[in-house]
Amino acid sequence: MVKRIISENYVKSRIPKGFNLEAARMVQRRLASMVATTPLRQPVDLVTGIDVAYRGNYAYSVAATYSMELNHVIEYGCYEGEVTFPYVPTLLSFRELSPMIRAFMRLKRRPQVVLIDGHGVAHPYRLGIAAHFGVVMGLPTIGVAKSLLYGEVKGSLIIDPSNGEVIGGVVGCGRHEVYVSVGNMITLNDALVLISRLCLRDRMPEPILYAHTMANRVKHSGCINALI
DNA sequence: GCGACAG
DNA sequence: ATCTTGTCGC
Repeated sequence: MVKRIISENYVKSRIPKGFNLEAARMVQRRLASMVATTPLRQPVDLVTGIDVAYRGNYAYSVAATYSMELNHVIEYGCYEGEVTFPYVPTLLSFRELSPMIRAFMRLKRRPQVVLIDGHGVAHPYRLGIAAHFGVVMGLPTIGVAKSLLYGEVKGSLIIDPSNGEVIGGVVGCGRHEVYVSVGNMITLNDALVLISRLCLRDRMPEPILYAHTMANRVKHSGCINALI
């Protein structure tokens, strides 16, 4: 239904002076080749959602670990710091990956799956931030986005217009819909089922919803005050 | 030819 | 994403 092709000229006009876009694309292609679409190898209880909020040149990221058995968050991880790269479509991970990893690393417990606010392989170079995070951390990840960046929606699937491959799916989340794609170490079907189960409220699955709320709280009160 | 474009 | 008042609804 929707078809999109990213303009590389637009990307070039937005990247910082001196940034080697060709090298970045090579890195994305290489990491994309390391994405695994293998089934999960353990039952899922702990699911961490990560989101980032901004104010000026500062980023506030939160990792919220949700227990599917207990139906609530068991732990938060937080990070706040200056951002070093602008928002450029297709290069989101160069801006948000570091803040996300720093918040995630503050968690004491390790989840079975990580949910990222953004796309997984539904990306022109097959390396959206969820896939980037998954490959770098060596963990199962799923990309959950509120709008489409790349691909063509046919029914409830997202198709790569360049080769016809299935790169993601659409899941109803309350009144809205979210675009789901594999990040790493999970199958698309498992990803779609899991996200559906976690869409208890509107807009986003629970773990990301909590991360989003807390990221905004951190933006106003700081890491220490917000998480106590 | 211009514009599209995750957060 | 963020900048922002009032306003609608539970």
